[in-house]
Amino acid sequence: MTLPHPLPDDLVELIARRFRAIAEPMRIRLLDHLRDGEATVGELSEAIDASQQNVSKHLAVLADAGVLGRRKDGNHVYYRIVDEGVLSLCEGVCGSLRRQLKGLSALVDLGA
Amino acid sequence: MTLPHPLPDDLVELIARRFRAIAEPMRIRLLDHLRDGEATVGELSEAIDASQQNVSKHLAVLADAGVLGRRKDGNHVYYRIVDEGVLSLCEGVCGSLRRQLKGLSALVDLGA
DNA sequence: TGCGTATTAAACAAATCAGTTGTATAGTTG
DNA sequence: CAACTATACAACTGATTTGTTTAATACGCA
Repeated sequence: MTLPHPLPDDLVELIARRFRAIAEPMRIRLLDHLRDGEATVGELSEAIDASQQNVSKHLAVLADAGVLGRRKDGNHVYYRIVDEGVLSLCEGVCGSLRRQLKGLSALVDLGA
Repeated sequence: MTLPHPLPDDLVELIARRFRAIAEPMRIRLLDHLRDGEATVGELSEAIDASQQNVSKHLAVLADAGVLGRRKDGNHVYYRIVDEGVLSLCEGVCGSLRRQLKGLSALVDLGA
């Protein structure tokens, strides 16, 4: 209950924007890979089989949102997770999904 | 670290879908109002100054995602939060936003 | 019972708007 | 010059929100 109530309109917009930054399959896959530590655009591009330009753009979105940080080393740019909170968010979502599916399977079992 | 790694493609899609269900200003405002307890479509419609039809649709999106539950009482339908996890998600996002803004203001202070 | 009213949901269309992707190119660094 | 990354532009798609209309259900009252 650390949230203001009611939520001011501007804050509502910020929250929605942050959620939207994460609500994209390729970006979630990128975040998943970055759990192992920092990586370059090329490495990520090859890992998830997407074009260099596209990966670069998605990384920029996450960096603009403050989720990722950049580090330049020679020719390469290393991206890393700086807001560990996103991982908690994903875990929270997965937890909800699990509880939900467990409830559904319980219903199916009842019918057996 | 209760997450599988790497994330299967289907799970990635489910996660993205869940985030997208929340990533909408009006739906966040609805969730904010429902923190006070269950409410009818009409009450919510008046509270956030939106049409009955539109509110009904947004509530359906959240209910389909498993975030909200419905209870019918006579003419009215009461919606309530059944997945308390969403509130944690919003709090997590707000925490990130706070940390971020604090960092930025610190930068500004350095220049003073 | 029958009619009118209130509440909610669904169907349909429309528009809009955002967001993703591809192609080509520029900028940097070794 | 070669390798790596970012940007500009276009295009397209596709998703999503909203409005309008209508259906469905339940209540009250005669």
